[in-house]
Amino acid sequence: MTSARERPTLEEVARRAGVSRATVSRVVNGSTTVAPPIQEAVRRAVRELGYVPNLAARTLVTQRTDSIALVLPETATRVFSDDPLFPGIVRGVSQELEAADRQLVLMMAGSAASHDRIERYAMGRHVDGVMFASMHGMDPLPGALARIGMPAVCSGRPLGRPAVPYVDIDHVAGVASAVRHLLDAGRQRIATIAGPQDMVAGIERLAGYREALRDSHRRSIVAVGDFTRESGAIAMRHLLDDDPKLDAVFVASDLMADGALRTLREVGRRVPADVAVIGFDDAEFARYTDPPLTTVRQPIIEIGREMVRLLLRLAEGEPVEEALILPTHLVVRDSG
Amino acid sequence: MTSARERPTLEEVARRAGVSRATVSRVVNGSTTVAPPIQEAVRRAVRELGYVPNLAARTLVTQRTDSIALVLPETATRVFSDDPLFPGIVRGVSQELEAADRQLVLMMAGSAASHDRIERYAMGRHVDGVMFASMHGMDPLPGALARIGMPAVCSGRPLGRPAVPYVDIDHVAGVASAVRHLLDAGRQRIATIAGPQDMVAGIERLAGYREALRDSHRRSIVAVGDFTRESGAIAMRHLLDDDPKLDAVFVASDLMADGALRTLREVGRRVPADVAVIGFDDAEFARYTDPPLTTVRQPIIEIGREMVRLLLRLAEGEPVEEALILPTHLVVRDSG
DNA sequence: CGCGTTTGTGAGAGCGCTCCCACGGTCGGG
DNA sequence: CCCGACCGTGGGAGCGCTCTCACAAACGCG
Repeated sequence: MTSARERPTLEEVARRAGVSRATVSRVVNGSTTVAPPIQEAVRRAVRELGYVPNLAARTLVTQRTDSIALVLPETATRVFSDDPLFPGIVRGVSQELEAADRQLVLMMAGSAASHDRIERYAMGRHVDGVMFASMHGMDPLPGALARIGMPAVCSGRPLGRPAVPYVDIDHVAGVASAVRHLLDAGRQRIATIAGPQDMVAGIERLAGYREALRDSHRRSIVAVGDFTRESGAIAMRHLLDDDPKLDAVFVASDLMADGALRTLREVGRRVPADVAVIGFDDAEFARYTDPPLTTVRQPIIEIGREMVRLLLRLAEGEPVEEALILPTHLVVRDSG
Repeated sequence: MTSARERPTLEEVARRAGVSRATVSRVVNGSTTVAPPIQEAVRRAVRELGYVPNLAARTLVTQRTDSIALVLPETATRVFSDDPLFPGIVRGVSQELEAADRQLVLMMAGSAASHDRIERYAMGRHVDGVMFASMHGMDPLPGALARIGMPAVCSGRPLGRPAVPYVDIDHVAGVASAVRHLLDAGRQRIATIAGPQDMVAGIERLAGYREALRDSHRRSIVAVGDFTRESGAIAMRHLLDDDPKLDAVFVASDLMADGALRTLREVGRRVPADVAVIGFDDAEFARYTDPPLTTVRQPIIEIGREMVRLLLRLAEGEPVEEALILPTHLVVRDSG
């Protein structure tokens, strides 16, 4: 309520409450070793003065910043600018961080320059920890940070032997449920549109498809996209060229599935009558495609939240599991 | 390259370079009053030690944090979880902030509690400025911050008399271009699906529609949605009930336009043969609807960038214009 | 009733940085 | 050739906080 230009300091609160700076600090930081009447007096002074702690000063001595960085590859928002994963992760992360009273510093990793910038920033200990979302390939940054003692976690298992803890979903089981659903519906020729093979999600979902098909002694029919709608549309054409008789396709992302749907419409195949389509992600728009898309839902918000929990525990020095694998489940709509 | 647990301080760099702390500070901060050979020596010491300035210490004395908050209403990512605006704004903001070597602190404004939290955070001067994106109604926060001297800007003209500078697009002109296009194509009965009337974008686009129609002496046919796909689908039904003969509809957002397209398909109207549809935003997915959506493009990335520029100038104490209105343009595809 | 122990509070140092001011050296003008 | 102006550098204070340590007061025990 005070409109004083100058912010009050601990000193002033102390003077007003008639105690020492140390005591005010104790009250502000929730120490219980302060006598109740004094606590009350301090709290009143804080309220009256509109005191807000100076985080910079606190950070200087505690060496903690109470803020956490979330690093996103710029492609996550450029190429996939309507990718549902990005907002979902951010929301989950925000929620959990808010609960823990930490700040979120968002960093886009586009160029090599920004890569460097992030490294310097983290190395400079300007944050207490770093989260990486859906990085491509085997980025050395998470490992490098972990090595210098900066807490780091990833969403999506890092390629290579994981240098940092991560949270991911059970891609293989998710795909298996989709393929099983197709099989149960009596589909004979089940193709797949896979994601990029330099991303774990792309690799694992393809592996899951292969595995599931092998169990049913069927031939695999594969085309590879890059998780964009456009690539899904193109891949669908290739698939149709390869096997005009295919009657189902598991697509590794909803965005690509939407593209596939478009191609199918264009070439006059009915969905699901002629070809069943199942996507992956359960993006918001999946309920609104034509026909509404059957898809494997991944708990994207939860992934964000778990990343934060993992990171916070890591930062506390607690022991953490190396990986946290979240379940998926099939959302059956009309496309397959 | 050093893997020393302890980060080097200015002091150590100074010792290594054989100069004083003050001189190192000057070099690090780019002061030109240091003799070239000394500059070089300092820079070498910085490099060898892997020195990174401690931002907290710097902030403590300079009172600048070099970071900027971006506040997003949680609805922007919940209800509109595939709203193209959110990632777009974030990208634009990130790009510009990176260029200015500032950090982005992202804050979701969901509950009243978080509202309070944001206020305290900003009031505590933990950031140098605050940007608000697509806030609902007449949020008092921007004005409150401005009043206590915290630089603040909005995207989208705030309702009421604007308390802070803002960047927005020319909604009316954008809508006018859409309606004119419809008129030029010979459409007779042009309806609209408006956005929520507690958001400027909703209000202005409806006003633009009314204005454009009035000029052509046509009757307006209005239904109101809330910018979601679902509401667009429902609104389209209402419109069809109100005037079964309508042959065009201007929809205030692409998401709602997508919903409208679905309804039209369901009731058997062909687009654009029977009914032309024009959206607003030019979301990524607009190119992939069936048929591809004609829409009014708004430069969303640019809006983010301009917000940052405006805010930075405000923070420098430079005079800034009260509003920055960016142009839109019609992207003609197949739907209208 | 005096002792040690516990409990609550205050004094003071110091986190790493910037910036003001003082100081020594170099230069130009009278 | 001496003195004032000027430029580059170092010394030192202090930003607002936490935390260790010392200390005073209150307690329980023999």
